[in-house]
Amino acid sequence: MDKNSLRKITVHDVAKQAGVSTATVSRVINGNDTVSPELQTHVRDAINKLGYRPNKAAHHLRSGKTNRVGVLFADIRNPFFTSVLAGIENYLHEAGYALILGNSNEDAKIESMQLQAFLDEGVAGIILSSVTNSGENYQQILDTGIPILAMDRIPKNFRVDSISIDNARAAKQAALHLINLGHKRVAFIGGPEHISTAHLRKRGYLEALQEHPDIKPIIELGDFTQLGGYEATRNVLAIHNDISAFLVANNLMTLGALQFFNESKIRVPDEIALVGFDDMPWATSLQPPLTVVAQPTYEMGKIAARLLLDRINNPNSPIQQVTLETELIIRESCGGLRFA
Amino acid sequence: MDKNSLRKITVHDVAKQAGVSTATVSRVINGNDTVSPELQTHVRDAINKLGYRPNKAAHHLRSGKTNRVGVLFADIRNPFFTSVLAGIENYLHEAGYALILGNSNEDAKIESMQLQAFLDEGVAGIILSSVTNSGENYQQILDTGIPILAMDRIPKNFRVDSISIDNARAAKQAALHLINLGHKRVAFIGGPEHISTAHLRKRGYLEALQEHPDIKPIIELGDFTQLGGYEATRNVLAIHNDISAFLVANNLMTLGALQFFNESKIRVPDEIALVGFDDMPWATSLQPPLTVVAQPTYEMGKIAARLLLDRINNPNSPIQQVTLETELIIRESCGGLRFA
DNA sequence: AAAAATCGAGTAATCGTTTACACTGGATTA
DNA sequence: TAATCCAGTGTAAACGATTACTCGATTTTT
Repeated sequence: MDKNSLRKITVHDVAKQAGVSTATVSRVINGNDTVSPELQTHVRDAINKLGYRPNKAAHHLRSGKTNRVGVLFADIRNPFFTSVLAGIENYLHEAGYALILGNSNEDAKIESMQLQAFLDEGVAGIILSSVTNSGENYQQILDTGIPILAMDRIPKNFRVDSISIDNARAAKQAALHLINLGHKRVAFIGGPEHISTAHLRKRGYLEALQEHPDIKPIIELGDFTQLGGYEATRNVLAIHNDISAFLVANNLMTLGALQFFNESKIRVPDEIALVGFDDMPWATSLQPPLTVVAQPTYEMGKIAARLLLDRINNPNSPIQQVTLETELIIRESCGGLRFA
Repeated sequence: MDKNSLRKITVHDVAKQAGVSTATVSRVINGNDTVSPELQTHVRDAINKLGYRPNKAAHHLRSGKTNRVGVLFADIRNPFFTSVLAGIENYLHEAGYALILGNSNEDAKIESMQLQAFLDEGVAGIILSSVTNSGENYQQILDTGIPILAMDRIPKNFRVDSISIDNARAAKQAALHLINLGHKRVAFIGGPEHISTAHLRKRGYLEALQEHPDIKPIIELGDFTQLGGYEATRNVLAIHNDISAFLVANNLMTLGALQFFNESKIRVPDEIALVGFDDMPWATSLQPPLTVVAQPTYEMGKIAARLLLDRINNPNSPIQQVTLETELIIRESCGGLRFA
């Protein structure tokens, strides 16, 4: 627009244009100091006229503050995380924050490298779906003063803000649903014990069985992947050929179980009833439509971002641990009442 | 480790420790100048001993360079993009780059705000799955000297590096598959015309029909969402009750079509044959397993990142437009040969 | 053997902000 | 009324790196 629009416009150009000092310009931009209303207008006019955009690197260097948040997932390919990520992205973007994404790929070593990279980038906070189950592993980060929000998977001894679902209750509810339909042989396909969600879902399953002492637990642990679910299902059925219902503790393993049923010509729900975790897009497209424990994934992402930003803006407020309720969506993969 | 590990360690501390000037330290770190081998060792020892980590903000401010890449998708919730994203993340992380993620949500206004935000963050390059179909919209960014890589969706008149699949050929191949099985009434569920992939897939469908003049095109356009696929399928069948095969141009719409078939008790493949796009995790878990046009999504992400980094490191090399082949994976959703 | 080029390293300016400190003049207080 | 305070603004010193420039010591060229 101007003749010298080639050179980057700086705070000095704005100051000259508005007839004030750079200090005043800075104060107007950051809005934290007292500048007379008329000068404010002058400065803002100058900013608009010149199309000035503050240099973030300089701002960061001098003030030590950024509008960047690091988000580290254990497996970004899992559609569950994707939906959460969308919620996070939406909230952060609207709040004017940039999202730096990392994927630890279920690997503790990569996780710690990624966290270090976040520090190098100068993030103002971190949203973490952690690989390990011990809060001690993250103490070093917290000591730098950068807040962490634990999401979905909550390590032990980790005194930070967190957002998760009530995993034990969700699994218990699903197991009871199967039991109440008359199933006596209900198998549970779980996940790795070091993942808190997997651990709690197994506990929920066991709690349900405690209320029904005639039903014995049958547990097989997979690795939360589709193939893992396939193999775990196969293993269970190889040993126990009288199973009539499966509760599968995550979305991809549920797909694996279904794949095994299809390949083995086992009909759902006639021969086997099935409850999965997560209400994914494909749940209603399956035949039969899948009964699932639905997690509010998008909401979870939004709340995660909100909690972290609250913490950033208010470092000394009390810690918040938010637990969201799940919903058991009953479709057709469990069929109707069974009679022994 | 040291007693004064409280204060941030800077290049000055390293210089003092190694008995050299800050200039020398900088040269060693950036490896672009000649420093004698012995001094290099001294400096590196000092860096390790002090646990020095360069301040990226200062580096950025002074040198104007960063190791950040912006990735802007039109819909991060689509599992297709998720898989691509995983490939990008993997490559970037290994190359020492940070990934800034944005989601334009199919909205041109948000897209341009996100691009501006990327510029503010000082990204070294941008990977873009664009919302609009005109390269002119992005000229302003290119003029700043920051390279863009066009991914999946390639706008017209956009002379930049790009990575995509051969959409027309893929759709043609899928349509011919159905025709060769004996189908005479093959409907196409397409996507919004302004999206290049949607446009090209429709073209491929039409090309296939040109080779078979007895088969008339039946086209309905959805919006690339699950609901859109559901409605488009319903609309087609409401008008043409003699359709025997569907080719659906993206993954979520395929789920929508399946949902409609299930609800309407239309059996696949007995009554309707179906080919979808993208080999998603659920494809093998459906009953029947889905015949699909498989795109190498993860690879696509890796190549996207590689091309962009190549461009960043070599701004004047010739433009590369990479096209990947797809694979038609034949499962059971098309059944066998039909007889008229 | 003198002049020129090269090499390795240091000094200090610089990137574009924020902010500690200083200053001015009017309002408040004693 | 003199002393004090305060609101509003400016001056200039940071923040922590990179790099243009400089300079002596070698090496190469003529």
